[in-house]
Amino acid sequence: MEKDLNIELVARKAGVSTATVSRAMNGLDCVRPETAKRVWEAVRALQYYPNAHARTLGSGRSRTLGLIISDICNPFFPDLVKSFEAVAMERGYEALLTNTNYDPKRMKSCVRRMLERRVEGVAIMTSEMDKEMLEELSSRGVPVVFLDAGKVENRISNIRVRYSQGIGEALDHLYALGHRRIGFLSGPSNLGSARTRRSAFLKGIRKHGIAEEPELVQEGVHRIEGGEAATERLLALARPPSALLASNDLMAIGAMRAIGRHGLRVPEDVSVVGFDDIELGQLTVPALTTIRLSRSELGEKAFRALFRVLESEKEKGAEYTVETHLVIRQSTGPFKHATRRGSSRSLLPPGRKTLPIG
Amino acid sequence: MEKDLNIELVARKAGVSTATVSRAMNGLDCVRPETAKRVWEAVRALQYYPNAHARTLGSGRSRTLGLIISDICNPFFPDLVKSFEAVAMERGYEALLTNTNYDPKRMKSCVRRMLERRVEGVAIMTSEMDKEMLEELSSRGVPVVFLDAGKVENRISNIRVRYSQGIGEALDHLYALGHRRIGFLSGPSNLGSARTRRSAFLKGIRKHGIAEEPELVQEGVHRIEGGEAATERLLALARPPSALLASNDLMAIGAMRAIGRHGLRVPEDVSVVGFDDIELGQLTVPALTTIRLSRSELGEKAFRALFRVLESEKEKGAEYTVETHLVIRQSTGPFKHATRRGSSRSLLPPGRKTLPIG
DNA sequence: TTGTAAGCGTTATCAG
DNA sequence: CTGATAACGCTTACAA
Repeated sequence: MEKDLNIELVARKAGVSTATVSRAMNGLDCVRPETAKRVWEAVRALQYYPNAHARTLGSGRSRTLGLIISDICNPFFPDLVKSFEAVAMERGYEALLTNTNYDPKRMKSCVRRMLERRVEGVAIMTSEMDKEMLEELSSRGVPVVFLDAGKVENRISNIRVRYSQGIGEALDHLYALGHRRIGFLSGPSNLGSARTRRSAFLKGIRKHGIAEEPELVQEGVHRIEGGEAATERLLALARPPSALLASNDLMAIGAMRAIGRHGLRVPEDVSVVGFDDIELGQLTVPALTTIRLSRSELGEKAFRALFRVLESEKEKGAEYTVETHLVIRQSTGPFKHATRRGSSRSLLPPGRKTLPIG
Repeated sequence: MEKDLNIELVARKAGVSTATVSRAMNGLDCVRPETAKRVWEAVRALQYYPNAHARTLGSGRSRTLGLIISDICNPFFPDLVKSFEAVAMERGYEALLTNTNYDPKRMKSCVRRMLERRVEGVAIMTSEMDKEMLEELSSRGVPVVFLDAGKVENRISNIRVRYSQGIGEALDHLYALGHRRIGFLSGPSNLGSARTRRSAFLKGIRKHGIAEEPELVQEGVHRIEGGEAATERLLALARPPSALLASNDLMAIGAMRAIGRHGLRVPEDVSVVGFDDIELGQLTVPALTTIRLSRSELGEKAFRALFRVLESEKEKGAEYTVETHLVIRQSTGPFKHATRRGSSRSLLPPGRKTLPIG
């Protein structure tokens, strides 16, 4: 970096002091309009862009917020990132994005980079987070907002996703359709959000007076393969479920695959409900009935949580909630008493073993 | 930001000067190992994280590279971003990511932010780019790398995607299957990459001695809807094509939808080839035959292009190329002479109007 | 309303 | 090998 075009040159050109240039550019109203105009002319003429690092150093404010996610390639995150950045930019903040890649080691490096860049707040939208990291942040007074991570403290906010709401709606829906044996494709139980979804499911079926049968809950990774494997186990039961709810949409899609492979049809033989409402769910055939969790709302609220603590000093953390709602599409249908297995096999196009399911 | 925990405190604790702390932390070998150890102990004890902004200011190097994309929600980009960041981090660089949202105004703001943060290079992976912006960058000596944007200059590199390669392979494939009337779903002609793909297509069919028929090229936006609309037009022709190639995968998926809506089947009645090889293409039914363009390779090469100019001073820009290759899946099949229309309608499940296509 | 000058936390030069 | 100290480019009291 050759020597910067700096504020002093601009000041010289405008015939004022550097302080005045700074004030004019920051829109302080204690600058005579005429003077300000001269400054801006000089700025334009020289194509001057203030050095953000010097600015941060001088002012003590980085005007940057950190956003930690697991993996930008996970379809859950792009929307969240986009909305977080959009709202941040609106308020004059930059977003510093980092990925943990689901790796605790990298989480550590993410936090380090945030600290080095003196972010004014951090949104941690991933599940993996150890106490130690949190301590590093909050001991420095950096506001933090979590996704579904328990307690609100001094400068620690939390966004609580109301899983039980959407899951309740889904169970009501299935119940109304006549389903009584409902399976659950659980995410990995070492994942907080997966555990929460599962308990919401269990609570829900209890509410409907359905007895809890452990074998109807099968665990798998939050991916298509995970859903396939878990569904295979469900279908192998003596009395397989007539409907199932998945911990996320990818698992639900995997379920549809497995069901199709067994010569069964969705929703005629088995109903499937997903969770998250990723775009992909609208493209499957049949389109996936799912529980929507708005990622853009998540991003906005994460920003708002940080912003609130930032602007009004002395502000404690707060709890925000994001609702979830059932979106009914084509993957759920009425329960049929008829024997299911093979009932519709004859409808499958010849030579195609699996049912088309997107 | 209350007063930072700074290098001086560390120096004091370690009983050395600030210069020594700096040297130790930067791994300069002119520090006695024993001294370095004392420094690191102090660093650990205090949980010291150097201020990146001060560092940048002091050293004149931001160790940051800009990455400008259109929209992180476009499935084309996450992989590219991820690989760019990964390689950058490996080499000790940070990535500053910004989205243009396909909006020239925002592109301007993206460049401004890059300049303010004194990035050492910028990868511009979007099509929209006006001369003026480019000038702002290169007049400051900032290396730039473009995606498919013509000429290589002083510090301007370019990544050239060999569209014609994959498209040629696709046409060979279709030709070998017996197809002679091949339609093309073109992207918007104001988009450079779309134009390039189209001319590669035209060149390809000429090579096979197929006459160019303008009506077989239909334009649409690079989305599912665009593909649907363009395909409708193709199917409405007196002699519709028996195969078609799309400018990107989303359009190809749209094509499959439109084809299904007409009671036709893929690939029995019409073969479809996509472009890009986004993950979604593997999930459609039938799985999409497509031309793979490796986004992670794009990201890596973009970084490499910048890095090369950066490290070896005096380095001019260079041209890099990324190949594209046909990936054969299930959406292409042999040409059938039989009348196509309605031939398979009876196989459609009752009550389902469109063929399941993912 | 404007100017002067003391920070901000590093790095880098130059002696020692 | 290590220590002073002058940059780096901006902001912000404090004065005027």
